[in-house]
Amino acid sequence: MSDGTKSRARTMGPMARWQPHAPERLLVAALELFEERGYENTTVIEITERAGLTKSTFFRHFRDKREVLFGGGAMSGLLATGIDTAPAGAAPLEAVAHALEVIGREAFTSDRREFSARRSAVIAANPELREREALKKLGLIATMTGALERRGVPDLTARVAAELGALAWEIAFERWRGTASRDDFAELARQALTQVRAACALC
Amino acid sequence: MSDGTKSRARTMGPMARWQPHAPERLLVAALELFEERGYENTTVIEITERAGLTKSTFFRHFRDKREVLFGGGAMSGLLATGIDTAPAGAAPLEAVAHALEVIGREAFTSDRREFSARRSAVIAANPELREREALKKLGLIATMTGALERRGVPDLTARVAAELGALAWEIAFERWRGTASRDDFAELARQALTQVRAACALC
DNA sequence: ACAGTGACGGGACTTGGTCCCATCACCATA
DNA sequence: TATGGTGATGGGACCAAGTCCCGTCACTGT
Repeated sequence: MSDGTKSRARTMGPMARWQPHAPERLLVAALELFEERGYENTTVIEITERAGLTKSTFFRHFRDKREVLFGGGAMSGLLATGIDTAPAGAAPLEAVAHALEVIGREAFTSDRREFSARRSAVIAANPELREREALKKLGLIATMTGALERRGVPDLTARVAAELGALAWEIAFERWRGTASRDDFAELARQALTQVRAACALC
Repeated sequence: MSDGTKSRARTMGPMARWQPHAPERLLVAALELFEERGYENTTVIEITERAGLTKSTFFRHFRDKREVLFGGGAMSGLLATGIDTAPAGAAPLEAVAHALEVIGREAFTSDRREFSARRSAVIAANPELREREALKKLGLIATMTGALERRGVPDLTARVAAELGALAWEIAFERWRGTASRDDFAELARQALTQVRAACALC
């Protein structure tokens, strides 16, 4: 950091005070480094150096080192609106299916497939990151449960439907990010939900 | 730590090199401090001082600060044997019910009720601890899924049954640790599982 | 022209966590 | 009785995560 021209624009135009998209640059740098040498062998300072920033800025954008991979926290809102906007007469799992379609349309678009796969691989390789992911999942289940209860679904039924929905999501996501399938997420989610419902009957 | 007599036996008998039960003493000290001033306002050194030990010893027994509340890792083994020893013809959820009974007999005995309640309250009050708990839960679900698959239950069915079993466990545990109920855990687990199964049919 | 704003730089500081080595009661064996 | 090994602990150096506070300076509106 002793180089004064560190992150100076490489263009010749009038100097912009800062390069734009700091959080995204940090995310890209972090993902690359985690892939190269692993999460625990990467320091926050190394991430910020690659992004042309500093430790202060990193922690201004992310609560902690893990959170850089979980910043896209729009999922919760999408799930809630997806359930809220489901047809009035829809059964709990149908409302969940509707939410998964919204997710597929708004978040799991095909242009983000490769990135999602890389991110998932990094997370799967590290217990700390899996831990954070598990907590996020709990939050999403709570969101779905709450949204279902607002539709008048009884407490326990809502909880079960949310849990089964989360399971279908996981299964669909596993398939979606796999290189083989070119289906879109909504289609895979519908299939997974149907299979989960069938498996439920065998319990 | 400059006091040479720090953790010297308070009895007059021949000096024992160390006070016994170091991990348990650390757990008790940690739980007390977390209750008094909260998890994040408690340092590891304060825990070790109350237990009459040092930081080195703490991290020799526990991987990190959170793990002091999650040391009793016998659950996984109990669950696995509980499912393995279920009657041969039992349906997946019946095998899970058998496992929950084993848990109730071996781990959630009534003399540990108050302690469990205190521990749960501390965990609920802190996101870091909830995060660790979420990861532990994933591990238990994986254990149950694996045990069910060894019984010949198909992949997805096992996963669903394990998930529903975990949900029933949570519900039963919430009720068990509540001050009102004097039922034993196995009974509450059976009820919860029945209710979950019923809710499942309404999805 | 000028003060306010807001994202960033930077450094001091606390704490979690790792590593390595010293200590010393206990124990087995001679 | 002597002697050497064992194993849980003490202790301190060290690194990285995360917090706090303050300075900088292009941009912006008046």
